Amino acid sequence: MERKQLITDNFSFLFEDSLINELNDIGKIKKVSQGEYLMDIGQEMTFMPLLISGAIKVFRTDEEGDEYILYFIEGGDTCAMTLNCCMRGAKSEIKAVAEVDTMLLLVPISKMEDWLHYKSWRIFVFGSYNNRMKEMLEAIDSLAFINMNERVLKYLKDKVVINKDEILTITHNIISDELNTSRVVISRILKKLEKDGELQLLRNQIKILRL
Amino acid sequence: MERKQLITDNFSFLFEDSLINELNDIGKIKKVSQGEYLMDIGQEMTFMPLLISGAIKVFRTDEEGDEYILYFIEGGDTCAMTLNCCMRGAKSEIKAVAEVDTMLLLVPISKMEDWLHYKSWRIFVFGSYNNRMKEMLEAIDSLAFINMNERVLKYLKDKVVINKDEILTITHNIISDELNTSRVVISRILKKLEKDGELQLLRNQIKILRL
DNA sequence: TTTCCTGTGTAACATTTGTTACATTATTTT
DNA sequence: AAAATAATGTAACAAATGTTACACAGGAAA
Repeated sequence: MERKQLITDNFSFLFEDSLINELNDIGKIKKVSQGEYLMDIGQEMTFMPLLISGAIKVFRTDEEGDEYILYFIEGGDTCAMTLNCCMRGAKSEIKAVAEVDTMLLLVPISKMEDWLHYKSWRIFVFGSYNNRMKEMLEAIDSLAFINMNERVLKYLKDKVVINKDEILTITHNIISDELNTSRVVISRILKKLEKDGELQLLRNQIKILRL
Repeated sequence: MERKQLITDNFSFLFEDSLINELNDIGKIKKVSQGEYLMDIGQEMTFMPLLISGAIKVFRTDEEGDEYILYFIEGGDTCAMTLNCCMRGAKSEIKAVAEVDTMLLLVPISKMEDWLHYKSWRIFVFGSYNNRMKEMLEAIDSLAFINMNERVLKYLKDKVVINKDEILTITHNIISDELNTSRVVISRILKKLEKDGELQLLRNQIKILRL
């Protein structure tokens, strides 16, 4: 059973056998291609996605279509829970997009509470919440305490880790969208970072030289 | 029993009787005066504070002493859990200060997990997490999407709600610290907001005219 | 009263970030 | 190949935010 094997391989170090079995019985596997939305904006969450492979990027968006990247959910993190709250507010929403081709295990929201009698599940759920918190605080650090230069560099370095490749295939335009600024600003900063020897610019690609 | 009464009055609409009794047996009441630190920076959290009365403001701080206000924990919210994570990171920390005279019920961290068999506790814990998330997202909105003018105004209006008084006793200097900018910038913006009829400036005080 | 300290107002200037406009180059489409 | 499109480079300027410097007013302390 390839499916059971996948679940076992990815979650056995986190969950006890009986919970793995429940995951196998109940969870649905979903594949999301790079760039695809994990969920539509404003949509009520009826499932929790556990990450099997790949990576998800999570944005904050406002009603005017502006967006700002919050964090990545990655394989190293192994798996995580998206916020099933927060999408109520009138003005802003959350957007989750596959950064690379990604495989998820979808579990109905109700199970989150049902499974709290498993110790490993409690650890997982609270650990996930805490990780999300930590990453949101990092996003706030970036915005409140550091300038654009450093912000761009941090963003690129994070991407390198997620993509496991020091050559990023990305355009200046995408960067400016994800950091909620303008393309010209990004081009200017990238040029400066190139002069400083931090990276090398190519068409559609950026090679990070220092990590 | 004044103590039991306090706990009952403030938490009976949240928790079942048996849990109220446990809170009464185990929790410790702590009073914090305005301006006092709820916890020292870098200190490991060994307790969860549940808010009985008053309000707490929570800051993100960096290693250079810069700070940025994240949110208030208030009475309307009734009570809440501080993040028992996040204070590990090398660079930034969390700071919690009493905005007004405040009374808390302190509960050992271990109880958070022990009490998950109470449905009302599960609702409370996850509700608190979700509220914290929502407020962090609002902080991110402020930083990523809106300008200083609006940020200052939002900050002041939030304070009015927390202090239940449209006259704020506060200096320009404190505002600039809490928003991580400079006093001159704040004075300039406040003057403009006064011209726009949003508020009235007095020495050590600001009267908010529109809510 | 005089002195000192704190809070506020404001000008002048610096820096950072954002905008507009346009040129150039690589890639894709026709 | 020619034309259209997408990505990048760059100058010139605009707006927002930050900094320095200093004046002045109100209240506290001497």
